[in-house]
Amino acid sequence: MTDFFQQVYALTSKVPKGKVTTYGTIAKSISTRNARRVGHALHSNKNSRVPCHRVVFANGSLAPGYAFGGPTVQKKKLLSEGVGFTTDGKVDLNRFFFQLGDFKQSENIPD
DNA sequence: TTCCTGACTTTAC
DNA sequence: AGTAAAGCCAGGA
Repeated sequence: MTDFFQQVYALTSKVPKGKVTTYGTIAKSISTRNARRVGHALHSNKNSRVPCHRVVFANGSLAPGYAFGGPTVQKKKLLSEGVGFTTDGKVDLNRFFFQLGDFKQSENIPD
């Protein structure tokens, strides 16, 4: 397991309830530009600990190959956490996008 | 070790 | 605005 993976898991785990982040954002916060690696990391981790359902595409849509039952389940989980969706079936990043700079205050879990 | 595919993003038409 | 193609880098076979 690479340190890169650990970082991805760490950041993903720090996303507060009711918020989501994107692959690209996580990728950029680490020493890489490749968002795909982030996706691979989460996919490899799917059977374990990280709330991967809080990680979405840059356009707000959900992962096409979500391992816990598909995007539908992922969406349901997000809705349960208070994350709103648009009529397009995408996450409303305007209100629920969790920025990297917010990770430092994630311990307070806003809202 | 090499080749192929992929939970992505961005630019171009 | 919507669709298509290219680029990146690693993991799995």
